Amino acid sequence: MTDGQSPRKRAQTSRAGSRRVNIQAVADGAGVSIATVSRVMSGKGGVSEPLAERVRRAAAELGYRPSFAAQSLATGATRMVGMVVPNLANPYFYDVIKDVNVAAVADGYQLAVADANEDPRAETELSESFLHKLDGLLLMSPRMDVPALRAIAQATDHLVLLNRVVPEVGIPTIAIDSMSGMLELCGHLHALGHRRAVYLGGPEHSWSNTERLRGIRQAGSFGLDVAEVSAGGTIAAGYDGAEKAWSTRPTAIICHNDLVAFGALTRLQELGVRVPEDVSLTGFDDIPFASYGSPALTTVAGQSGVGAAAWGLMKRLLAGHPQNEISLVPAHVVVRGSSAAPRAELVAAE
Amino acid sequence: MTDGQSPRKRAQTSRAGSRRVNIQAVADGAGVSIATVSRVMSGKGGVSEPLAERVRRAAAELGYRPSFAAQSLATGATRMVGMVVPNLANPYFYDVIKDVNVAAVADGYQLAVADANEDPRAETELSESFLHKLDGLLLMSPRMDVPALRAIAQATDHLVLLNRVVPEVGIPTIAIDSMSGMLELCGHLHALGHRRAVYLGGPEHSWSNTERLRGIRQAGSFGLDVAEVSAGGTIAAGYDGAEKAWSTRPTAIICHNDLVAFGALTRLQELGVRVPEDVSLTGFDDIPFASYGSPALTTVAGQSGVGAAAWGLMKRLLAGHPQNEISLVPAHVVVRGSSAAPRAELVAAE
DNA sequence: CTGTTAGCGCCTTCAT
DNA sequence: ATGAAGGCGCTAACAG
Repeated sequence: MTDGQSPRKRAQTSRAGSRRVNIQAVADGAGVSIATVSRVMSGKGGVSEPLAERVRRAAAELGYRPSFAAQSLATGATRMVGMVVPNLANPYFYDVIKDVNVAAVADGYQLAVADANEDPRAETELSESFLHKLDGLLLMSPRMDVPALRAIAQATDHLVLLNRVVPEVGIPTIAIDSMSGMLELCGHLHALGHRRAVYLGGPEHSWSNTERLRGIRQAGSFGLDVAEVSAGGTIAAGYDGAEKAWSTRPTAIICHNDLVAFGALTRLQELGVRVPEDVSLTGFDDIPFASYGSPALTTVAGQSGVGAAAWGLMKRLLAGHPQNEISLVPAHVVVRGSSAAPRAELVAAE
Repeated sequence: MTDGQSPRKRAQTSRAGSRRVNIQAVADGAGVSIATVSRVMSGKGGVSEPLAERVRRAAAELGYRPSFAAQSLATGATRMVGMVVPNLANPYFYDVIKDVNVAAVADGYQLAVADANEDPRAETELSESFLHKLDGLLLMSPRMDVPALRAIAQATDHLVLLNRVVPEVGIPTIAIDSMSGMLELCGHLHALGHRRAVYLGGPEHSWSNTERLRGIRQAGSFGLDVAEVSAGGTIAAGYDGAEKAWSTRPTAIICHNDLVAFGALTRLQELGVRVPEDVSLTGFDDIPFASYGSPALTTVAGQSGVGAAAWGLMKRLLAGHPQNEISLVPAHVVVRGSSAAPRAELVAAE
């Protein structure tokens, strides 16, 4: 019960059912036509100041708010864009969301985000739903299959892909260059003296995992041998996979992302394995937690511009300028305490 | 560019501008009236099977999708609800969002979330915006002031408050019982032998902080002395405030939430202060990270039902049943490695 | 500068 | 069981 208000908002106040205060009510109140009210409300000018003032007053008194549905129907636009993410649980996603959000708001757009809860089907459904309700759609690291993606791409031009490159379907894309980021990370480890490492892998069919693997395999060619243990993208996955990874007696464990590294770190500590004395450990993404752990995580940070760049793409799309850009933003290693030179006897034992 | 599609979707294919495939197009295609199409699409029955089949086929062939805006305008509903959160960065919020989400989806509603980025004004704006676009609004730990809240409550009956109780305004609410949760936590510390602690406080005017403080002050009456150091709700705040908290030489540091505890833990370790040997440390919320840190965090977990309960409230509201329930869900202490009995000499020194 | 009017696409009585 | 027609609230020509 909201205060002493009438229980039903739709109650007709006087005679004819003047339920919601609509544009007509304001027009009547101000003694003008609805067109004038519309012009005033949309701030498009072309209305004399005295009239405009009268309209504003009437609108304020009546508590008028334009109907979103009616506006959308009439204009064909909502000034809202949607973003679907596989899982809000990863702080990295949030970082990007935040950036997209501020950029969008600055341009007068509102961002609505939906969480697919790691379910590719939910992801597809949410996308289609948003697609038909909002002006644009940002897809973050989607796990849906290519046909589903193609179907969506076919239904709209206002689509931007984040952190997944799908060459078969021409969608404007912005993604972290995971491959070279990983390669650089491997280079860091190699320079430290590491020769035998393990990759604690991420979600099987995700683009980012594929790319990071590519980087790792490249690293093999310059002398860093990396075994692979599949895990997943979560803290729990890292925790669960750590023991198996350690059992191969590597001098370094390269984790798919910071979450995995975090979980692995915990498990290693439980096992009495010291990081970085006994083994080096690395993450990916540089989430806020990464710089705080003990030890702080050596990881890979994407240049921070992903979110803003994604919005830039979307903005141009919304303005009617087709884009076909697929840009990879550079990533770079952030060295912290979790990586160090391997102990001499371990390297020698090889 | 999406494949070989026409660059502009609105191009008229034949003669009269038959732009978007609308209900009329389907009706024509199936040789029926739009009313019939409408009935078939909405699955309300009352249409003979042969006809229905013809309509479905026509719709599929044309790739018909009802216009969201038109449906909303005609029915006055969207089957979407919004949720605004102060900051997606806190994993605790995400936990709740996830619960609300699955419950809502199960009832055929879609959840759109918006992030206020810690800005009360943005929070108010987002809320008002959602309010006039969607069927309902969930407000999570809102920081906006009471007048703003009241204004929103006045504009709709479909409003649910999470983790903030505002007696002055009668809004259906579901909140963690922070006060007694904190009290129980203090009880745990007291039982361990602690007598002198510090509270590393959260966002100044947030309800949760106020409640947690109340719990702490209560604790004073049974012998746990707690000084207060204000910080904030983030990892960084915990990191920054830790040294000052430690400088009071407490045997325990009680943090506003797990994020703060996490940051404080890092700083303490940098200072060479061991947890829990030199000082016990506690969090609040039991976010996933809490059980993984080293040491794992002693914290307070709300009974997991907050999200589902919030949706339950909203669902009844949407069904037209006014609610005035304000329910507090119990919270309980989760003891982990970060809390232990204080060293004897410290207690004795008192 | 202001008003009139025709849609926007769909739902929903009300007849048939 | 089906169709015809009147809104839902607003925007955007088009007239004046």
